[in-house]
Amino acid sequence: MLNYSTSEENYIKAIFHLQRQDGIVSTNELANELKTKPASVTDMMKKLKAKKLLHYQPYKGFRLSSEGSKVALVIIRRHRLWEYFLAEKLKFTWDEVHEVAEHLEHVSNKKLIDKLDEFLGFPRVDPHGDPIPDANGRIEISKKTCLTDLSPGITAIVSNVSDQSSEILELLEHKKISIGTKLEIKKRFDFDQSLEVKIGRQPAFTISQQLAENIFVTAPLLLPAEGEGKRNK
Amino acid sequence: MLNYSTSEENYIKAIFHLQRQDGIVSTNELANELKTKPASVTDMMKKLKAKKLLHYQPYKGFRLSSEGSKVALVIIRRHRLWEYFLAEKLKFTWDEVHEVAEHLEHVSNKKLIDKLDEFLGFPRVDPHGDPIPDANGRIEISKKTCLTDLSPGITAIVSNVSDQSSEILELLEHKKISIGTKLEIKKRFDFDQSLEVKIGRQPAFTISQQLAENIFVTAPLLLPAEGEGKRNK
DNA sequence: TATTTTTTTTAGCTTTGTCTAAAAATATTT
DNA sequence: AAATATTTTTAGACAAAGCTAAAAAAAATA
Repeated sequence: MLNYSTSEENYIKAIFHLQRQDGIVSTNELANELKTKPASVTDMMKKLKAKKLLHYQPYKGFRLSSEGSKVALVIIRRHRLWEYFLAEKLKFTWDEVHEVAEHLEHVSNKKLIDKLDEFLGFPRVDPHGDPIPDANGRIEISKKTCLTDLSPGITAIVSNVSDQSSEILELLEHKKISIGTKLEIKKRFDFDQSLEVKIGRQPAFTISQQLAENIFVTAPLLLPAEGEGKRNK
Repeated sequence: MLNYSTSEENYIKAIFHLQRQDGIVSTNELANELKTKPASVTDMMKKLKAKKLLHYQPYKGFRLSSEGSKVALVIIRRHRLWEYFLAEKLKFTWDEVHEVAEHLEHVSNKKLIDKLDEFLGFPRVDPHGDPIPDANGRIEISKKTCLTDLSPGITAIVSNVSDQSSEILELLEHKKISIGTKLEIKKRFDFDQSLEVKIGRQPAFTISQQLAENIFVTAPLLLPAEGEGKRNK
């Protein structure tokens, strides 16, 4: 595993994330993601292809090679471990961790990251609920479902929140929703796609379509009867 | 306080350290310290002068301006807090922390560093005994004395070790000397400048001139009688 | 003091990563 | 299918930070 520049790492990471959704990534897409220009992307793609980190044919888009994916997972591991550290140990709020981790993730020292992981107690997910790859690059692929795709009557556990702004954090805190919260979908209103949901025995409340679109849950589980079994706190 | 590149930060830090010894710093001196070429130093000096971080007249050497010193202290604060974190929390050994901190120190986010400081319990010195500047850039200037400058009969506390190699660490661990150790100088041998020293009531032992040159102590204090008072552990 | 040596600076080139503008390839419409 | 629009690549520039080789200044020595 060689050493890559901050810029190369940012490209690799961005392609990895875009791939998850699209399979193959286009020049414009990536330029947009990285807030750079298409010409710069083409230049970098040539470089990364030469380093065998991705498959790329001019005009045909690109995707990471298996080596490229490995590198991406290392960077994502660093990023998410730092996020966890910032939230858990330094008491940063949830919406602040991403930006700082963007910088810390480029300090590439395997021993540092593995010892950090150990210090943190080998956390499985970062503060947004995204899984943290282990020292071998293995990552839990949790098939997360968007709250908007759930039918009324179903109960699921919040696993992930995709937006990272302080605005969504404010709203989630107000509604007492966080990673691990058990939500029961009571009803969907066709007029505005708002959802009526319940947490445990508390009174039901409404969440907007915009909010629901950013909340992801793990596939509904067979849960112990309400109020029974182990608490999830 | 603007934002400086990794390279600029390395130059500023190096000048700060060289200044402590020499007052004014020369091109060759700095090139040597940074393992770069004199021509590169001249280029950077022009840049840093333009940014008002240092005083520089061609051919006359340079020294940091007050603004430059402030920046240097911020960088040194970052470096030493990370060193403390690595040693104390991640259990890195003493000789490993410097290299990793060289990279972490360039992540410039005031909140990160201030929260790290708080998390660590506001440590006063790093693992080598060097003082850590506080959030306002204030630093304890401890007039440290080299072991070689002490007269027999004097007892002093080890405050600092200048060499950072694993070799010196191995030797110090073997002799059970670390920051905070109370050493009594028993005798100096003129033949090889070796010193006979004692720790507490343990039998005296010898340390070489080479080792003594790298050990610094705080000015001798009025100590409570042996075995009395608070322990220094 | 004149000469030689050392130090420092200048000039010009290289690499990395970016950009703009123009050209080429691909996609979309009519 | 031809024309038009969009996307992507190429060509050429630029800034940062480094380098080498040559010139200039300062320091040391004869």
